[in-house]
Amino acid sequence: MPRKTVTIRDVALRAGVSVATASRALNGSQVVNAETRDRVLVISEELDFTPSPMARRLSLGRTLTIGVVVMFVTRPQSVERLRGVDARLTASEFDLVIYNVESVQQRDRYLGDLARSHRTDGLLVMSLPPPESITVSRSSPVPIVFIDVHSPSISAMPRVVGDDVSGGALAARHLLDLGHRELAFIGDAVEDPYGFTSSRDRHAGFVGELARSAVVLPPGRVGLAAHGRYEARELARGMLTSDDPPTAIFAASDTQALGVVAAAHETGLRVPDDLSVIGYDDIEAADYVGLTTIRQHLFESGRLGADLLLAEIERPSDQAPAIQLPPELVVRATTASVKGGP
Amino acid sequence: MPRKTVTIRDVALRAGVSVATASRALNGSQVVNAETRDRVLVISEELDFTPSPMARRLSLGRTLTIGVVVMFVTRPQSVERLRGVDARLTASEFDLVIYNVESVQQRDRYLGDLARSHRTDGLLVMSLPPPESITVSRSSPVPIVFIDVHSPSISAMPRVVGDDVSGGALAARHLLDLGHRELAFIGDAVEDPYGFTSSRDRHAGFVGELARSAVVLPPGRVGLAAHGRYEARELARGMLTSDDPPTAIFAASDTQALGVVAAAHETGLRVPDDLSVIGYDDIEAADYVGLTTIRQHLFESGRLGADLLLAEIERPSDQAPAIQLPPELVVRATTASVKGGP
DNA sequence: CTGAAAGCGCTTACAG
DNA sequence: CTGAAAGCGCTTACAG
Repeated sequence: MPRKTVTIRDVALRAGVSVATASRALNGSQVVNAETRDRVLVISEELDFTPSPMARRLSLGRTLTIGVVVMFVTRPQSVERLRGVDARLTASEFDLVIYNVESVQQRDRYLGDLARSHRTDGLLVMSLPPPESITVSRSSPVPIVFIDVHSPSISAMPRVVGDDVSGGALAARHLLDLGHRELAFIGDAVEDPYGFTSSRDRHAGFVGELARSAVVLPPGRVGLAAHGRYEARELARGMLTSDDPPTAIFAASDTQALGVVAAAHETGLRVPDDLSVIGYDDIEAADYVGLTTIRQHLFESGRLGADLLLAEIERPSDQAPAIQLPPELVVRATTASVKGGP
Repeated sequence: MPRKTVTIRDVALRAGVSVATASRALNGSQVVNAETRDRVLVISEELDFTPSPMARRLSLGRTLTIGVVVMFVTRPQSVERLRGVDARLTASEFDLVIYNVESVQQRDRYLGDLARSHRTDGLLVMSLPPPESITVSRSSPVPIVFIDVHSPSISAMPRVVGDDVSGGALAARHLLDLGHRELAFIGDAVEDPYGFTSSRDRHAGFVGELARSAVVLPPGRVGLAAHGRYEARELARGMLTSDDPPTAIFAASDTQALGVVAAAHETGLRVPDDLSVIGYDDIEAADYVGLTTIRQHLFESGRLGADLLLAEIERPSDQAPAIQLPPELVVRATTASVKGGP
């Protein structure tokens, strides 16, 4: 039977002090007499007192809660980012509440409502660019920090982002260094409901770096489709069975790269002997499969995002800080020197 | 500039009613006059009023919060379970707060503290058996529902579990049907810090079903090590290069099965032609790689767990409900008939 | 160093 | 159907 829950009143009564003093003792206020403090602490322990968070929060005028708007399903890396957020929050007095987005409508509702309902002291938005219909600004009642969002509409907001353009360039550099000249890119269809930009930027960085070596990507070597392994496989199959197949393919994500590898196997090509494949993200499966890829600092991005948000809650900064995390080449077993070279 | 936040008082004032009436109107109380209600609602809209959750919660004596104690990292399926929980909660008025466990100490602390601090109205514990030092009971101040926990210490608690024994039997049946008689099992070392039971139970189901067909698993065909792909790979390599290699291997998890597949490749064996491999869990990578496996109903387990918990919060049941979700064989590309058979 | 009191923003018996 | 009042369990200026 749940005994009547014990409140600070009970502690105060038993310790023979006022509720005010009990509160001070419990919160480690400097001003309270050491003996009284100890007495209160002992009693509190004895009664197994746990302060009501809701009362405390109402009184303090703070929710002591951070909300994370995130999409578990489409982007598996979110979990690693979440772990980073959690790592930072676990030492703080903030709770982490999840707003999982499973549709565009839900994203819009969360982004719109949460920013003004005082349900949280701050919001972390992961990989979800706000729609045009919603204006986010620093004067929103609750601070917002974006992680992995590149939309220009948030250029005035605090954020931590990767650098997809540089990452694309890294992939190009790697393949060029291996002697490849017949290259291809497989990425997301330009129009997606959420407005993700990563594929586009990775592509831009890729062709940019190629251009520096006077290598061009003909239209037939750029395949775009809805994000997914099967779609990527279809695209790759088309390229690999054409008259003029590439010797290396850069996929905008590991998921897509795995589709490319599957297509190679189907077509009877060996990876990396006949075809080099490089992905992006470094998801767990990449390690399983030995996929060469571009790694993002996922955990770190979460930790830093939480850091930023806590700082903003404490004291809003004049200038929105923007942290950029450099991508990193991870060479595994799906890329090799082009046949006959270099 | 964050304008002074608008409270129910402001709404009441402007609508020319008492705070009590405003509250009733806002909460859809039947008792309030339709006209007054509409007036209040309009004003509320005009003022962009959002009620303070903390005040509401304190007043109601409910936190309107569900806590999920979960380990993101070691068991990737947790995310799918979480999605199920979220799906159920999203329609409710409960927030979902995450208590991510990254160490045994943290698990113990969470399990011990959360059950008596009134930080949540209920707790969902995922895949984490409570340590002996902590007694969980139905009389704990906040209801607890376990998902995927099989420890006898919680046999009196509401829970939703898979059936690892049946799953193991399913795997055996499948391999036997394909004509395999030279079998092996690779699973977790008996002692792990968290006390997981899945590997042990899957093993038990496996050998049980084999026994029905008078097939035995000699000691050399049971490999146990710390849970991981690399460890499993080592174990499999040992078996495959022995004098008497198996024709099929059942791994206690997909992660381990992927290690087995890697070992086969290293050893020059083709899968499934020379070696059949079956895993357990059906994680995302299983689909990528075409791994035959035993699927658990992860999403469903989360949804049902949340369901149970909400019901317990509403009205504790006399008898702790226990829901069992049957595992399911998913045949993909890593299992085939034994050479020359059946 | 300590206490009485007001206040945080809601909800809901209790009267009317 | 509506309002005045008490209460949820804390914190913290304000006096002393």
